[in-house]
Amino acid sequence: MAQTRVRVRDADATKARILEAAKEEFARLGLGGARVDEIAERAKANKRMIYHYFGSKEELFKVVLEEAYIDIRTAEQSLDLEHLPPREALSKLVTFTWRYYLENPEFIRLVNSENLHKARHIKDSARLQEVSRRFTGMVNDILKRGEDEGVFRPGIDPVQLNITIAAIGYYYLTNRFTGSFLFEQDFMASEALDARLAFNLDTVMRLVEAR
Amino acid sequence: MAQTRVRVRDADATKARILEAAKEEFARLGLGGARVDEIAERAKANKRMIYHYFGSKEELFKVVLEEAYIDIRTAEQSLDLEHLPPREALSKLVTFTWRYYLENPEFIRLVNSENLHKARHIKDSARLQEVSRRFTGMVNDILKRGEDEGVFRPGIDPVQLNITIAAIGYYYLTNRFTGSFLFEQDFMASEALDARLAFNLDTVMRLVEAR
DNA sequence: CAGGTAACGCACTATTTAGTTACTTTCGAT
DNA sequence: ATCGAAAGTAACTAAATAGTGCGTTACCTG
Repeated sequence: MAQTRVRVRDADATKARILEAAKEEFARLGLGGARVDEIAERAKANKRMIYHYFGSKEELFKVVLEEAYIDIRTAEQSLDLEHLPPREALSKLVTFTWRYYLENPEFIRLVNSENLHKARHIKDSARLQEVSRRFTGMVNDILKRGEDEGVFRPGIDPVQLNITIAAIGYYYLTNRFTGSFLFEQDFMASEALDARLAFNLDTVMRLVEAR
Repeated sequence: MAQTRVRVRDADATKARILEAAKEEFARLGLGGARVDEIAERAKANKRMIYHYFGSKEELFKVVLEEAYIDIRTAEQSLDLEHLPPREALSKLVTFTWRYYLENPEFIRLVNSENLHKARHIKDSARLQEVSRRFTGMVNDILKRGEDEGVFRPGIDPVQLNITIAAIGYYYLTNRFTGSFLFEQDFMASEALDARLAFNLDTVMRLVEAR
């Protein structure tokens, strides 16, 4: 029976449960709407532990946000786009971005919440700035290769392109509730999702391709 | 002196002040973060009046939101796009949308807040559905005219196009705080704003034009 | 000009919420 | 085995906060 014994006290596990619960709660209700008591309950941890490990609600939010950004940028890096032909690399990036937003809906909501608060929680994270720089560099690389091969037109700003790739997926998903109602169609129906991805791929390709 | 007399009691004026203050407060902090006491104070009205005229915080939010949607759709209608050549009509719409978001930042924030709450406050507004339908029809009309004239390619979905036009402006502005920090440039600098509009016009035109 | 009604204000309540105080229990290094 | 530090708990506080009960005041109508 000794081997089935479960660790009763485990700081790392508790921290991880708190972070996971906090991510859900912050994503669901925003920083202002989230309740610390609720996070503690969902994490099956005592509220005191949240203050013990993270100091305050805002500090907890900071850690959740930073983790969320690191996660997406890490996933992007592992796409290995440098080793694909430019057109394929770009369409893979568009598809990845769309799928990531779709499969990790809390990411979008956390970013929205952070922007409602004017980005004050990430303002001192050099780490996030660093991973963003790498990301822009990657897109710039794809563009340059495409230009050299004559498949992309020259002079495309990688930051503008990044923003657009994110925008056309992000906006559709974050505003799907008002969108579904106002445009009288289910934005989350699987055909609708497929159609949106196809439209977005088309948009980006037409934007970059040399005529 | 009789003519300088100011109305001390004026239901309409008080209602209007409450709505204006509520719009600001809801936009600034979201539905959850907004404080009824603060709205009352900014409106120079007694909190009791908010409950007298609007019933509850959520009902007040509903009215604010509906007004905001009506405002943008009304402004769009007055662009008179039906009487412009297709290409001009479309680029005027892209430019208008961008400028409207820029000049009425509360609109974006209200829509974000409503989507955080899964659009439950507009769910029964047939009026909003009606104005949205008219809007889609207008875009569809432009596309059809362009197709007939041979300047636009056929088969473009007007709803997808609408979403994209909104997305590429909306995302840039709503996420300008995290964006400015992560990409290390001031998203609100006037050259940056001009560059974004130019990029967006380019994106939309390449998307619709026949080759 | 009387008096009813709508506009307005004050002060209160019941509840919720972030954060804390003071304690007990577990665990691993010696 | 034991003991000190880290992990964990329960019950509290002080401040906010949405919403109200009830009384007062201005304005319009007849």
